[in-house]
Amino acid sequence: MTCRFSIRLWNICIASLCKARLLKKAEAVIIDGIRIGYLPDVVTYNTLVAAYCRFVGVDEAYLVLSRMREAGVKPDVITYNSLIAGAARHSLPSRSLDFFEEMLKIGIDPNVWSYNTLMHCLFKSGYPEVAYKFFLDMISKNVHPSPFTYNTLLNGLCKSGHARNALKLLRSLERRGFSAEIVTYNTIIDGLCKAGMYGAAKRILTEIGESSHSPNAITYTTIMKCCFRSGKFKQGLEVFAAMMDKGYTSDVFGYCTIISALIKMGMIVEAHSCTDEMLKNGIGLDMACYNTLIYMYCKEGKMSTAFQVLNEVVEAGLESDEYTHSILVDGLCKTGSVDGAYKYLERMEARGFNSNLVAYNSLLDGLCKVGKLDAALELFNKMQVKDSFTYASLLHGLCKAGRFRLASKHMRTCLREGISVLASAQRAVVSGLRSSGLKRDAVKLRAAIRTARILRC
DNA sequence: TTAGGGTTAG
Repeated sequence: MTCRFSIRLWNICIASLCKARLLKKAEAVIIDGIRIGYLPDVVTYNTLVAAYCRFVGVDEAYLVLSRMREAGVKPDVITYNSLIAGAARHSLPSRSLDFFEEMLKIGIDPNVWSYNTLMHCLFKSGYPEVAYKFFLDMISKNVHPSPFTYNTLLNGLCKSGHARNALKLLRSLERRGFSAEIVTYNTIIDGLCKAGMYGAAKRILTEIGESSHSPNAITYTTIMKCCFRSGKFKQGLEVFAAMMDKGYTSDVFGYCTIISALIKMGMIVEAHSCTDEMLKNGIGLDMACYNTLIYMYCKEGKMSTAFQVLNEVVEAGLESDEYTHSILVDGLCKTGSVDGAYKYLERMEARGFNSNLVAYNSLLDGLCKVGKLDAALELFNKMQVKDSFTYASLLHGLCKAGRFRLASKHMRTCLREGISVLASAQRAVVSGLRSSGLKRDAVKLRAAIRTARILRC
């Protein structure tokens, strides 16, 4: 009895070390324990598997599973749930599925937690149909969905562009006795806002007021962001003030949202005050927040300070991401250093970073604006993915250089592929064709634009 | 294991 109690304490000690990310220390405690006769059990190994998944990687966690087997300890559903969650955290849907299948193969029955995690991973990775298939699978196997399952399903539907269906599903679930939680409400509000269904989002907010739940900081941040996204800056600021008045403490998400909006409104002084307040409140900065600060300095034209913040990112042990690079490339272009932006992107690519669409769009726009059209066209041809931003910059650049025939050709590509083009760019191409004597081309293009508009309706 | 934040065209 005493011995079992000691092993329990030993496992608690290992779990504490793992929680503090002290994995080597945890391993050393295990070795010391074995020396004095303690044998790691399934709890010990599961703790290690979860910690390796969280702080190291899925492959390393799987090696722990091999060690577990070698030691004659059988993995259980918790072991596999940790592995599935680890794969989900690293956005590895195929690994998640592999673990799920392996679990079935060795005779471990997945539980509701296994399904929830797998579904979340699949939704997050852009496989909503496969995720939904597993929802049906769990029902067919009599694994009862939990509120967590429904929240995951609703969130997955919203994130994959099916907010309307998510709302319908919520209503149907409510009719069958499901009681929405604050997570459910926040999920649906965010989905509806992102789909532009503001009226429906507002009705859900009213429902929260009528329910036994209270809005939390996430509700406020979601509403605030919704206001900013729809151009209602004043209302967004009011939501932030209301949140603070009600005694909620804003976290890094809230501050990030508000600072970014202030920068966009040109309220740099206020953005700085808000940043100071955030730092004074001891809010830990994450990469998204550092990106907002870098964005602030770029907008002020203080590129050297922006790069200083980038150094702080490295010192903080964080890794810059695609947002960082896009913001800096755009900042360099807008402060007149298009060459610097080009070189920066080249350096990033040499370091193995895959350039993203936004960074390329910013550079393309920068090149067009300084009249380096050939370089812009070279970049345009190199780009694998293009969107309405790409074409807007290119069309304006081509029109500015009087190359209306080429602009017209690209305009037609947009119409054919359903890429929306700014009305100003459309006008520039049509009037450019007309003024340069290509009247028939102008008429034809205008007709094509009208047809495309009708077909879209 | 579920909810919110950060970048580009005019």
